[in-house]
Amino acid sequence: MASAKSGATSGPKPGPRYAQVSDTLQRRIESGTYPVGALLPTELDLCQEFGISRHTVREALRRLAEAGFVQRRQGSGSQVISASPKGGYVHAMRSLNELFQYAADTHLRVDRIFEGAPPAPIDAVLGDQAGQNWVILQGLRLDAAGRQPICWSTVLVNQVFAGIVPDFATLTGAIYRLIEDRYGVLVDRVEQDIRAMPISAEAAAELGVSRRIWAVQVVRRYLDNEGRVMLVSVNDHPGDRFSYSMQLQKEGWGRS
Amino acid sequence: MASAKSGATSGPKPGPRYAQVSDTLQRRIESGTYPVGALLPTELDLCQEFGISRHTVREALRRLAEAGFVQRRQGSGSQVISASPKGGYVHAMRSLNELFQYAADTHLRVDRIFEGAPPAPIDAVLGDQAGQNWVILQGLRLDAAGRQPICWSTVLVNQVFAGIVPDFATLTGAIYRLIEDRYGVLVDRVEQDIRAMPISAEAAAELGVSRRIWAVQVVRRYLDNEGRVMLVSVNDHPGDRFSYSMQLQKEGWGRS
DNA sequence: ATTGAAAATTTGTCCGGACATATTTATACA
DNA sequence: TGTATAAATATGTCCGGACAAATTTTCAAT
Repeated sequence: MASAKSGATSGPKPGPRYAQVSDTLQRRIESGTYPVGALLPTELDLCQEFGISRHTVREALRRLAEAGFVQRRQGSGSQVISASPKGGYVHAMRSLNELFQYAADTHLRVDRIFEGAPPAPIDAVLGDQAGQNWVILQGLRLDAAGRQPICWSTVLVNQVFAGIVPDFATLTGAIYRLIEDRYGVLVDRVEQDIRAMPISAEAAAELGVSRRIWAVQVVRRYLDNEGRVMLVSVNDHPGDRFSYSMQLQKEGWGRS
Repeated sequence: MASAKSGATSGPKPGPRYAQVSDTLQRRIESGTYPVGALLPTELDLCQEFGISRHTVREALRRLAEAGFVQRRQGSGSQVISASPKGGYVHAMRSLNELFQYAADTHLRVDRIFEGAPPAPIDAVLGDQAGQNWVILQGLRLDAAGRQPICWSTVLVNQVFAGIVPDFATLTGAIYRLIEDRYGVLVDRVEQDIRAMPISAEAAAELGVSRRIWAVQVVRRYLDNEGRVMLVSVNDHPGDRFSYSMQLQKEGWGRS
C-alpha cells in the first residue's frame, strides 16, 4: 500500500494524514465499497490498514460523520448512512426578524383583543389548528415614523399563554418574544405560508387600499420543541407593496 | 477550584470533562470575562488551570469553535468572535427542487428562444443585471399529466452558456442542471424574490386566466461561486393558485 | 527609526497507552 | 428453547509526549 514515496511528480500527499484517510474512506463510500447500512471497519482495523494511530483514524471518522456519511455509535461501530455528502442549500437567518422582513422599528397597533374562535376566513386557512379557541389580537402594523401601514394582522395566541395579554400595552418587539420571555418556552420551528388572494373588505378598509388590489397573505405558525403551536399570525399585505427576498447558499462538503 | 469531590448531593459532574470545561469557558465568554476580540488563555494555560491534558482542552475549544464563539488560528491563539452562540434559524433544503416547490415531473414547454435584451417589464425587475443581453427562453411550465399551467416563465441564460441551447429539445430537468452538467460550474447561491403585481396581458393569455387576477412573480437568480449570474428566471404565477411554504428550524448550541 | 533575521510562542498533527461505557456475542442455567 | 449472566468487542474519554507549521515577539544590523 504505502508506496511511491520516491520523489515522483505525482504527489499523493495533499494535506494532513487524517484528511487523506477521510478522503479515501469517502471515495469508498461513494463508490459503494462500503454500502449504505453497512458498518465501516473498526478503528483498530483502519489503524492497521493505513498504518496510523487510532487518534488519526478517529479524526478522519469525525470528518465523515460531520459530512453526514456515517453515524458513530459507541460499542457498535460506524455505520454508513449516506453515499453522498449531506450537502444541500440553506437559507440561514440570525434571528426571526430576518424572516419577517420588516424593520424592527415597526410596531403593531392593536385594535381588538378577544378570546374565542377566529373569524371564518382566518379559521379556514389554519389547517390542523382550525376549530380551536385562541386569544386573538387584530391590528395594523405600522411604519415607525410615517403612517404607512405595512399589513393587517390577526394574531392567534395559544390560550396557555393568555397571561401575556396585559403586556400588550407596552408591546415593543414581536409577540413571540413576549411568550419566550415570560414562559421560558423557545420557538423551535416556524412554518410560513405565502398566498395571494382578493383582499378582504376589512383589510382593504384598514389598509386604505382599493379592493381591486390583491392581498398577499403570510401565515406564520410558531411551534415549540414539543410541536405545540404557540402562536399563529395571519398578515394581509397590500399586493402592490409586498416583496419577499431570500438567499440560499450551497452547503457542501467536498473531498479534502 | 477543583473541590466538593466528597459524596455531596450537588453533583457538579454532568458529562465528560471536556464538556464541563467548554461550558465554563462559554459562561465566561457570555459574561464578558473574555470579551469579544480578546484572546482566550493558551491551551497550556487552560491545561494548568483545569488540571487536564491538552487533548481535553482542545476538545473543549473545538466545541466553542463549532458553536461560533471562538476562532482558532495556528500560532496566534483562540480569539473570541461572539458572546452568544451562533444559533439562528435555518431553512434547509436537500436540493433546489424544494425551493421551486413544484413537482419534479413538471416540464417547461418552450415557446420562444431568442438572443438579446429582455422585454422591458422583465428588464425592469432585474436590478443589477438590467441592460445586459441574454439567451432568452419563454414558455409555459405545465403539469405532467393534465394541461394545468403552473406559471409563465421567462428564463435568461448568461451568454457564456449559450452552448446549452441545442439541448433544450430534450429538456427534462431544470435548466440550471443543464449548465452544471455541461460546463461544470455549480450553482453556489440562489436569490429569490417574490412579488405580487397586476398580471401582464401576455401572461394572462398564456395562462388562460382573467386579467382581474393578480400575478405572483417569482424571480430567481442563480450565481456561481464567483458571484457571476448564470441564469435568471422570472415566473408569473396566477395568484389564485400560488402558495409558497417554508419551514424554519432553530439551530442552537445550548450549554452541554 | 526601519528593516530583516532569529527566537519564542501557540496551535496543528500524530504517536503511544490506559481505562470507561455502550453494544454485541457467547455461555451457562433453567 | 428461552433467558439471564458473563465475556468479548467497539467506540468514548483522557492522559502523556513529540515534532511541525504559523504567528508573534525580540533583537541586531543598517
